[in-house]
Amino acid sequence: MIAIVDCNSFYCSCERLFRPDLNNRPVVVLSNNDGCIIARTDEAKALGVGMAGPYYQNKEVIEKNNVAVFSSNYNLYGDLSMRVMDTMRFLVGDNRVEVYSVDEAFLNLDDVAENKLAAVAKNIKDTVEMWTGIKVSVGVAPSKVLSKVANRLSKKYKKETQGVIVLHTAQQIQEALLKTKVEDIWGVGRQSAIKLNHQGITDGWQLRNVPVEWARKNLGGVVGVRLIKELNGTPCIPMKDPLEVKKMIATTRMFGKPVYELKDLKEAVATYVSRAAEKLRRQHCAASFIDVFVVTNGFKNAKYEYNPQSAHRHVILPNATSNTNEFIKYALPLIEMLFTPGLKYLKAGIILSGIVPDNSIQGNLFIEDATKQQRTLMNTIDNINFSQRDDIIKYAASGLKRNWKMRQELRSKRFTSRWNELYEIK
DNA sequence: TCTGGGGTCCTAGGACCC
DNA sequence: TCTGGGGTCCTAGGACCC
Repeated sequence: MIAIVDCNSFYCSCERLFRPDLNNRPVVVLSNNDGCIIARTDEAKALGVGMAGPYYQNKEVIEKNNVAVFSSNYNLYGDLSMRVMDTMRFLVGDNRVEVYSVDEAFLNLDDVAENKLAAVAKNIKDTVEMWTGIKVSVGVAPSKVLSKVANRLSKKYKKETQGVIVLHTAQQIQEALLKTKVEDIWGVGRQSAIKLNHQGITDGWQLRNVPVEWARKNLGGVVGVRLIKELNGTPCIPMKDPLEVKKMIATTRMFGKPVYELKDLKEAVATYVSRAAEKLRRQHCAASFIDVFVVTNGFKNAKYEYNPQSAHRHVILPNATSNTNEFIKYALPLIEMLFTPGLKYLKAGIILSGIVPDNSIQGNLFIEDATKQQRTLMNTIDNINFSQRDDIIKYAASGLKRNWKMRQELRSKRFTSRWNELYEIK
C-alpha cells in the first residue's frame, strides 16, 4: 500500500505558523513578482479567490474581506518542507519516502499489516503536525493514483475523515471513485477531461471501467493505459529511488519590470546560470548542455496585448562541467545572439541538461589541477551561500544593482534562516 | 499596469547506420 | 528503370503535475 501525505495549503500554513493571529483570517500567497495567487487557505477558497488567478483580478474581494496577502518566501517554505520530510523519514524509514514536491511525499507502507494501516496513517499525521506545526492530509490506497483520490477526499471531507482516508476494500474504492470527477484525478489534465466528457465519462468509476485499448488510443498511449490500471488498483507508477538525480535543471524568472538592455539580460542570465550550477553541484552532477531563452512581448494587431513569444539558443559543451565560470562563458554569447535591440523583454531563463554524475566526467589530463582548484572554490561559495540561504557571494557578471530583479513587496521574515529575522517573543 | 517557476514522461519524425 | 527492413539516437513539442 502507498500513502500520499500532503500539507494543507502549504505556503499559507507556513505563514500562519509565525503569525497565529492569522489563524481565523483568510490568507493567500502570491507567485514571484506578486503576479498570481498560488496558495489559498480554505477561508480564501470559500470567498471565491481563484487558484493560479492573477492577483489584480482578485484584489477587490481580497481587500473587502481583509485577506492577508504574502509574497512567496521560499527561504521559509523550503526550511519547513525539510522538517516535514525529515519527520516522515524518521517515522517510516529514509528509503520509504519519495519527496514528490515541496509539500507532498509518497510513503511506501508495504510492510504495514492491513489492519494497522489506519492507525499508522493517523500517527504519521499527528506526529508531523506536532513536530512541525504544519497540518497534513493522508490518503492510503493500493496505487499512487488511488492514494491521490483518497487524499483529495480526506481534505474535502475533513470533518468526517479527520484528514485520513484508507481505501482498501473494493467497495471503498468504488465509493471514492464515484465521488471523484475525472478532471480531479491525478494524470487527467484539461485535454483528456474534455475528451472523456465528450464520451460521457465523467466520474472516476466510469473511467476505471474504460477499455484499456481505448485509453491507449485516446489518453496518450502508455500513459493512459497506466492510468486505467492504477485506477483498478494495479500499481504501475513505481516509487522513485530517493537517490535519483534530476535530468534537467532550469532557472527562469519574470523580470520585475520589462528589460530593454543587453547588459541587464546578461546579468540576469549569469545570475540564473549561477543558481542552476549550484543546484547541479548539490546533486553531485555535471552537465554538458545549456539552453538560454528569452520571452519578449509580442504585439498583436498593432495594439498592446499580452502575447509572449519565446526564442531559444543552446550549445553543447565539449566536456560536462559543474563550474559556474564555464557555464557563464558559454551562456553569455548565446544571449548576445538572441538579443535584438528595441524589443521588450519580460523574462529570461536557462536550462542545464545532459546531466551525468560528476565523478564520471571524462578526464582531461592537462586540466586536472585547475579543475580541482575550481571545485574547491565552488564548494566554498556553495557552503557560504547555503548557510545564508541566499547568494551572498556572486559573480561580477551577475551585476550589483540588478534592477531587473523580481518584486516581492509583501514578503514575511525569513524566521528560520536569518539570525536578524528570528521570531521574537516579548 | 498587472498573468510563476520547475519539473517529468511520452511521441513523432528525421538522420543515420548496417 | 528499378530502391528493404530493422534498428538507434536525437530533438521538438505536447500533456501533465505541483
